[in-house]
Amino acid sequence: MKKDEVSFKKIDENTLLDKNDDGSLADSARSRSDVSKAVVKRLPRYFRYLRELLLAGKNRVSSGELARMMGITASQIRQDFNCFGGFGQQGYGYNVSYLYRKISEILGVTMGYRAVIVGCGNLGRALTGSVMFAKRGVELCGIFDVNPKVIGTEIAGYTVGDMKDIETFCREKDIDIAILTIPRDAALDTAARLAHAGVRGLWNFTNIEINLSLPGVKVENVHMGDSLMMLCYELGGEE
Amino acid sequence: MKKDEVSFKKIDENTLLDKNDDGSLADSARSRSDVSKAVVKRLPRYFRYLRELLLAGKNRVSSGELARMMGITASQIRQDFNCFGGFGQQGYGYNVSYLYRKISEILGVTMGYRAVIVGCGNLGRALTGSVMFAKRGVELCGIFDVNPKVIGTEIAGYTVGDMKDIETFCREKDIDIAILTIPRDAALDTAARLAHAGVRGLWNFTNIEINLSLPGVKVENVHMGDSLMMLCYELGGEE
DNA sequence: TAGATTGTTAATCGATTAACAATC
DNA sequence: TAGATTGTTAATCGATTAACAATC
Repeated sequence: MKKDEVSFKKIDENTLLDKNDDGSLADSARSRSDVSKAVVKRLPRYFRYLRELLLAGKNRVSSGELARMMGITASQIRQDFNCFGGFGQQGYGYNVSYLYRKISEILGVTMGYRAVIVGCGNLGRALTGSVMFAKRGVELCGIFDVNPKVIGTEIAGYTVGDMKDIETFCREKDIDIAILTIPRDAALDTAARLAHAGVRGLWNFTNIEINLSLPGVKVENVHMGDSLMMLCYELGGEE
Repeated sequence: MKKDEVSFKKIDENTLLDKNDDGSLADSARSRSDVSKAVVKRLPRYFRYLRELLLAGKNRVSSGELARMMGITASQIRQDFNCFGGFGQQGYGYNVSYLYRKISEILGVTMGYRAVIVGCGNLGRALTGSVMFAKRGVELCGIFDVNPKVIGTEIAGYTVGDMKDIETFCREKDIDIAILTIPRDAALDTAARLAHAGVRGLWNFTNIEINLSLPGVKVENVHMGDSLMMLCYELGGEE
């Protein structure tokens, strides 16, 4: 038996999770809205690195070790985790599988969110066939389009539904997230329709920024082109 | 003739561009490496909004007006533009087409960068058919794959090339950017090959982070899943 | 000229890093 | 116990905002 395994066994979750007597998280855990955007943006990256460690069979990791891997400081890692109450143990470090599970929970991987893809163009098709959703605990429940030639065809095991049925579908299936891969002209209307049908999250690939001021509806605007442009910027040296 | 048009005519570039006698930019313009990441990340967004204004036929815009549109402060806009020397005129504001052109230049849109897509899976196909490149002055020169069944087929007007020929192609066509939409296992090897073939920019869609420490090779790691996870985080309310 | 709006400096705010006491 | 490493506070750093003189 390796040393790590011993340590792994010795640590149980009640010790690791810094709970108060009433079972609530430690005082150091901030309320969700108090966690800064800068921290939230780093969480998915922690998720990815921890997943790697987990799949590599590593049981424990220290903030220093993780920091070296990720190219950030150990201080930042500890500060970040402490926004959510702290998941480590002094003198030991962090238990990888426990930490991975905690980060996953924070990111909603365990929530079983349900999604639809709206718009079956090239990007919609590409996403439909992707493992991205399964990896993150998001269930892709259906895909939709307005084009009669596309409706009824099959993509990656999904039959393309008619957009006119999307409200009913979202209500019945209790859809949380809609992924917008539609032409920009249709974006705002469609967003409003979906929000009205109970969808709480919009993952928007349209090249207009959606900013529904509907309370309770969150929008994540993706601009892949921005990332390309930043790369192009970097290519330009001093003149 | 509308007032804006008069103003537009009155402003010529030599007035607007704050040049020293020797033609170099004003002292206020920082060298490229002195511009913070935070500023660079905002540039593509300015590019998008200015493009909208331009297409809408607007001739001039003030920092206050643009700030309202974009949901940021006018101070930030002026600070950001001043990293590159300042493109406005006191009492007038900014000339939209001039500012758009300047931001475009900074972002390399006028550099005529040449790109290849490496990996013709779903995402590679989706990108091949996209107008993203043309809009940003990037020329898509070729697409490649390793799969014999895919090689030689046509996607959006491009014939899929054989990966074994990619080095030669990149050298001959003087390719600047490679877009990696390949399986993760092939990512590091392929990145090294491309860098060796003179490619200076890697737009990496692989889910491992590439961090070639080759000087002069820039990498932009795209993690679409991170954006989905941030949306999922936002969906989780207080418990 | 008077009004407007920039460019730029100074003040504030927030995020990162360093340090160390707590503790496993 | 001694060593290690966290959780957390204090110090530093950088980014954003406010303010205003410069000037078109």
